[in-house]
Amino acid sequence: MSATMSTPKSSAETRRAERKEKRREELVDAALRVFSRVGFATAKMEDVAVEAGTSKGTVYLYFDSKEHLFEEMVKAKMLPLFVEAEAELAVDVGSAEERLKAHVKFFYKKILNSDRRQIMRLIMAEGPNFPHLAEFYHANILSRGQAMMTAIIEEGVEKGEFRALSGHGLAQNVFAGALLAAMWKLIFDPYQPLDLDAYYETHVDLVLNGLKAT
Amino acid sequence: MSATMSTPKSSAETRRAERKEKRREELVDAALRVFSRVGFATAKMEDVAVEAGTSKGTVYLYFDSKEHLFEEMVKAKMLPLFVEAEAELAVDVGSAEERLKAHVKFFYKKILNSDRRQIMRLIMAEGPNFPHLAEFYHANILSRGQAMMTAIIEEGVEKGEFRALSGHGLAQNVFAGALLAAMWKLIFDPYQPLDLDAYYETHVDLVLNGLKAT
Amino acid sequence: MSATMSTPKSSAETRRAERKEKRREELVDAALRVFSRVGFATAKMEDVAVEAGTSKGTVYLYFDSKEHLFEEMVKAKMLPLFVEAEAELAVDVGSAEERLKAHVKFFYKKILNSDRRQIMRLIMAEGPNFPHLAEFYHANILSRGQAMMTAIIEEGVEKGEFRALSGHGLAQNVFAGALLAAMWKLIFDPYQPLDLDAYYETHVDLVLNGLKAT
Amino acid sequence: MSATMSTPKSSAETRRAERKEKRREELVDAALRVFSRVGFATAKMEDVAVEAGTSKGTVYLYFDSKEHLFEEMVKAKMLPLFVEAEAELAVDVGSAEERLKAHVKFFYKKILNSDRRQIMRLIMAEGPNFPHLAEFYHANILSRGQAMMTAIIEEGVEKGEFRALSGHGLAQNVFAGALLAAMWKLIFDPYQPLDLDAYYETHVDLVLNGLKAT
DNA sequence: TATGAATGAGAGTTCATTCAT
DNA sequence: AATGAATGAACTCTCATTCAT
Repeated sequence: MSATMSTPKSSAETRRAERKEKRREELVDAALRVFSRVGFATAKMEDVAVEAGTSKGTVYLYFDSKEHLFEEMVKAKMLPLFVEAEAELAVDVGSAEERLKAHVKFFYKKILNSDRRQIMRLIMAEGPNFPHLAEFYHANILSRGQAMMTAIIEEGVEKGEFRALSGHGLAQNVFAGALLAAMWKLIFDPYQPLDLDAYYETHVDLVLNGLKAT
Repeated sequence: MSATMSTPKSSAETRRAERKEKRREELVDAALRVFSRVGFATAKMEDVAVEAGTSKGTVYLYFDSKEHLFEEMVKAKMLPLFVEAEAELAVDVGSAEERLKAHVKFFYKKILNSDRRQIMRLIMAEGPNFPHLAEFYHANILSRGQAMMTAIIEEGVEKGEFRALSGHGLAQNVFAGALLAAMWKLIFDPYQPLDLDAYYETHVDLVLNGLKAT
Repeated sequence: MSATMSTPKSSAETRRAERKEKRREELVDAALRVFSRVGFATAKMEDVAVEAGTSKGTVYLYFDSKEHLFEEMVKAKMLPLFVEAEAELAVDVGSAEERLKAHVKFFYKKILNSDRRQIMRLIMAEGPNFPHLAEFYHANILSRGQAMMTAIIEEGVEKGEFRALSGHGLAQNVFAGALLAAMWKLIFDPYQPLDLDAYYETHVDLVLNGLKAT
Repeated sequence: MSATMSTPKSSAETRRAERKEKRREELVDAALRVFSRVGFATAKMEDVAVEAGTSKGTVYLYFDSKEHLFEEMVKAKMLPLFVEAEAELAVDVGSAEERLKAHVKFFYKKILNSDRRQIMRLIMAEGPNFPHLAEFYHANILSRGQAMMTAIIEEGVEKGEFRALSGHGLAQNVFAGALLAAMWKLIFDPYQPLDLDAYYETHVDLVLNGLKAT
């Protein structure tokens, strides 16, 4: 901030750094599109480059290898979700039922209805070849989502809204319908279209009834 | 070709045909193992050959291409399921609840606890690259399973055991927990093990309670 | 040798094995030519293939990598030399002077006047990048050559033909003129041609005089 | 441009020119180190830049291409040698034997015991790919060294110190031991260390005895 | 029928060189 | 003068597929 010299220099540096960050994002977006289209192994680095409007060599200025690009893309696309989720959902008001609905709806809106459902599929597809990524995904996405859902269910049980079920895999079962919907939309929709809104109603209806104290 | 000659000849022919059928099965088994391990794109035809105890060239005597091998493998592994399923489950006795449980249990036993869960994953992974196969899978596996489950639910509703829920995606939601379990075992088990038996109890408990008339 | 079955089979196998060995030799020869022309780093595997009359992929059926090809080529070209050398030179007759001359002449004839002088240059050029190969070359070529020369000199000293010089590097110094000649022929000959025969005379004259007892 | 202005301006110009010359030297030094380490083809321009403490682009402000950098480096490192050599050795005193010893010793001291032995190796390695450089090296280094040595030998013959040998390649043979030592130190020293001082004694002893009149 | 040597298109990656800042 | 982001030609290595034996 010493007025004379640093401002112009750092403004030029800043511009360059911003441009670089923007490029990285463009590449990540392009990578998601290309990997979604054809899967990891079949995707060509050149396709990613073209999709991002650059050249092959440029991709390697930002990512060491195809593997790295894939992992970084998953991270870049999924991590911001929890900032949003925690902002939108952390409010501790309403019944457990309302909070559970809000969580599931958030999931449908932010993942099932967006590019991100492709990431779920890619994790299913490539997980075994990317143990490192599977571990990351479990640690940063799945267990956090699971923890949020588990907290809501326990709260519901305490408040007397929900029955006390045997716990193993309960949170997963609550979300399971959404995983199926994601896969169905991506793979079988042409043969038997799935109406996400109607499906959502069924999903929530079934699960809430299943949880409720009689 | 005259009648008198046909007996010995056809016995030789039979033996040859049997040998051929056996080879085909060995190749299909090998293909499942190899594709499961590394996915379609990464799998090498030579690996399949070695896994089956033959040589590269031989695989091409039985399957035109890698794509064909993959599709044939999925078909060969999944179709027999419905012969079994229809034999074991078609009996029209017991409550809808009992029949639903039997169906879900069959799914856990025959798919989740076997190599076949890998096929489910492969369909998720490769579906978009194999529309033909996705269509086949939907027509022959998914809609048939769906139909069986839908019939049971409708029966339960008629008998007054189950509530009448909004139908869109109901059968899928009933199975969804099983899809999630399959994927979890294959990908995240090392990081958070899933006990299939306990998970099954949760799954069925949640779903049946969700379905039941209050 | 059980007459009926094995002969035709093993003859087919033999033919195939022979063809394979021949291919390998063709590739080694081609590799020597190509590496000699442009050096290791600049050489293209495809050039080697074309030079050998095959295709790129074939080279990799015989050698794992460019590095392996290079190392195997050096070994294949240099090792047979010592079979020859030991056959031709091991005879324990004549004066030390005669034996020394025979050794040096063998070196000129078999290395300096053949493709093999290129290998010497390649070792100089690539040695630091191929420590494994440098070690091999030292162990199998240099120290064996050195040992033969040292034995002759010691014999000469015992017989009173030669003086007793300080030993460090003596064998190397006796050969050094030949190394220089090899390099010169390969690099500076266009600018100042070197007549190998005349050079040989000077080399031997200087060295023998240097060794002789006064 | 008027006389009055020129002093301050030319001092600024001078400083700039000096700075430029210094940069060039730093780049040449860096180039020698990098090329020595990995050879011409494997060396990266960026490595040279980093080694010199600048950036990739800067190298191109001083040298048109990698080839030019290499050639200029060889010239810059070898040419000054003859200024020194002529200063140190031109003195026409002493016996031919003493002068020959001085020359060989100079070679050991200034080349074998310094970075320059790497240049010798690089010329062996890359000569065929750089005919222009090989020619330069021959014209400016080799023939000048050869001329000096030849003069000494002829002087020794005239004085009756040395025999009259057949001349072809005599000067080269006198130096050859040093070439071998340079290569050995660079390549085989780890496997069989070479003591340069002891080797030098052997070299000179052998050669002088070889030359001496009996 | 079975084999495995041969092919060559194709993909990941590198790096000399350029050029806008 | 100096920088370093961008480019794209070029190269190594892989593997589905073919075919002579």
